[in-house]
Amino acid sequence: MTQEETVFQYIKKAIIENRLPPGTRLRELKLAEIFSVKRGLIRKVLTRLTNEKLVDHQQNIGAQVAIPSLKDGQDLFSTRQILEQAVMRILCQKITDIEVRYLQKYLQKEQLAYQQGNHKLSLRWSIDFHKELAKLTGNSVIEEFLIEIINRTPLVILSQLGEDPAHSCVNHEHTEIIEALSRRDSESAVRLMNQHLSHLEKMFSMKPQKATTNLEEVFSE
Amino acid sequence: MTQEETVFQYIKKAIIENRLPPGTRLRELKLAEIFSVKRGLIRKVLTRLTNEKLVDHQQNIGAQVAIPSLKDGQDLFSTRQILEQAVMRILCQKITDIEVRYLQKYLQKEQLAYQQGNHKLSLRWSIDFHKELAKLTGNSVIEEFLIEIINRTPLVILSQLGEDPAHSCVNHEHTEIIEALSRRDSESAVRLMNQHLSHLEKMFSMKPQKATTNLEEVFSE
DNA sequence: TGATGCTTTATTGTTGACAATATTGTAGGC
DNA sequence: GCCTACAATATTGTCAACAATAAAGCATCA
Repeated sequence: MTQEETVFQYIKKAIIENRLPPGTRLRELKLAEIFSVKRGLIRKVLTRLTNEKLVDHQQNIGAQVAIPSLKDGQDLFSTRQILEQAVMRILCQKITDIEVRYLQKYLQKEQLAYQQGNHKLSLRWSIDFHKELAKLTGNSVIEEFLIEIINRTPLVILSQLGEDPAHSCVNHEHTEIIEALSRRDSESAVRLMNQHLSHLEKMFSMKPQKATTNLEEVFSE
Repeated sequence: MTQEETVFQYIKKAIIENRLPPGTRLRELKLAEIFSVKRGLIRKVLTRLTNEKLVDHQQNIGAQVAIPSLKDGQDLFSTRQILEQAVMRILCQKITDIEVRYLQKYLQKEQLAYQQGNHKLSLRWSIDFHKELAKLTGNSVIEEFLIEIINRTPLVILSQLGEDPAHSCVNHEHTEIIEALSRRDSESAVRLMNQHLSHLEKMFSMKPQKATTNLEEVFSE
């Protein structure tokens, strides 16, 4: 992997896993020192992260971890629902038994981590589960867009709730989804996925508004 | 608009309108001369176009207009269908009469251009029609992704058919779609959009394989 | 002729120095 | 104290020179 790719993945992961909360200033020189790379490389990485809407960049001012608005979050969730529904339908058509077992392995890792109290790790597996579903469709465009959406989800949640709510997919819902997939029961799979995402969305929209308030939103009228 | 944005839009438009056919080499210095800008700016623009998959960039070799494969095209079309179906459902819920009339204006421009024999212009309005539908949903994420998909469509078609087929949406189908929308008839709107996209996809997959053949695809086994 | 290795040219990639801009700090007047 | 203006600092943006790489041209030999 190239140096640029390495740094890119590092920062991206840190944002997705909420170690860099929304609004964090990302200074080029500082990052360059931390990763022992030139500033130019950091610049390229920040541009890429900006394209994926994980970072917000303002001319002559700099970059910070993005703070998606409430509406951004709502739009993201409805689009995610549309695409993950479609994923369910596609998978019920074409998934193989081997792939079902492959998915179950993800589930086990997620469960194990949860039982061991490692919620961060559990969350990571849980996110990967959704990404794997997208990949198994075999449709590169769905994969591309859905993975981007999934990556934005933690930021969207954290920008509304102040603290990290250890947001996590409910594991037994993942289990039920896999069961529906293994029966190739398209209707159930879609229904279960919808329920599942509604739960996630509900957590996100119940807002004990965050401590560091989004000033733009407050004074938007 | 910034210089960078201007150049970006210029090149992007040229690709979408098939004035820069798939495979065209895009040399940094040459582009810099053409637009009277520094090479650095061209570099940034090419990076952005690469992110949108309109340009393909290879390390140390350079950039060329992307040549999407047959599978890329198929994946693009099925994803486009998923999203435009969803757009129809959303619009039937929330579109206003004013917005319906706004859409009709696009249609008229498209028709006028067609009758005047200006097929290029007609195609442009036709593409914009689909983009407007996406925008009217009010969902920024759908808009973002669907516009990107729509922009990739001409390349995908041209990469399969050798020559520019003056591919164009069938105008009366657009008319029917608007009529269904104005009746808020969700089922019809979805059905009509599906038919409409099938026609487009059919044209794309009937391949009198192009003259400059895609070598990778030929020898892919 | 055609294959091989070397040289030259064309093109992309990187970097450090500088310019432009924004932010912070300070002093003076009221 | 607090506002303003100005100076100092920090940060981002740009560029021209150079390095690295790939492509093209050319000569040599079988």
